[in-house]
Amino acid sequence: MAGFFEQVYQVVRQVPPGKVTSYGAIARMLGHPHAARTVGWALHSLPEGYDVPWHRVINSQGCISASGRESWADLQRALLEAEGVEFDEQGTVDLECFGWAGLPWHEIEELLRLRKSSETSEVWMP
DNA sequence: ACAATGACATAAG
DNA sequence: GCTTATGCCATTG
Repeated sequence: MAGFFEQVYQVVRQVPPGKVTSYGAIARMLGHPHAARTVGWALHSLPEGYDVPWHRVINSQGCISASGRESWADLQRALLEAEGVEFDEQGTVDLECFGWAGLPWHEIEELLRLRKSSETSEVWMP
């Protein structure tokens, strides 16, 4: 059950310290460009016992969303600041600098046990 | 199987 | 820049 969730956790676990990524990016890595909501939900339902750096995952706007859960946003900001990520006055992170470029596709393949390699020319912009 | 939900994404006002 | 509206996907009741 929740196979997608596990994949999400796997990817999030690969996020290096001091970097942040977005739900959409993760969804795209998993091959579901529009499953960002499910990704967010996966982290929301994150079971304790998974050492997943959920605090390194934010929305594409670079800001923390906690829909009513201000505690999370506050904690998340603290954790990220502790890792060297700087926040804007609006609580937004500069994805240009701290945004995780994502794993090289082959790394993702290993994580996901690959499926087909015909994706080819994906965008790994410099 | 259907309806409802959710830490989103994107476009429009 | 911030708020509102619509779409998408997987999980749960």
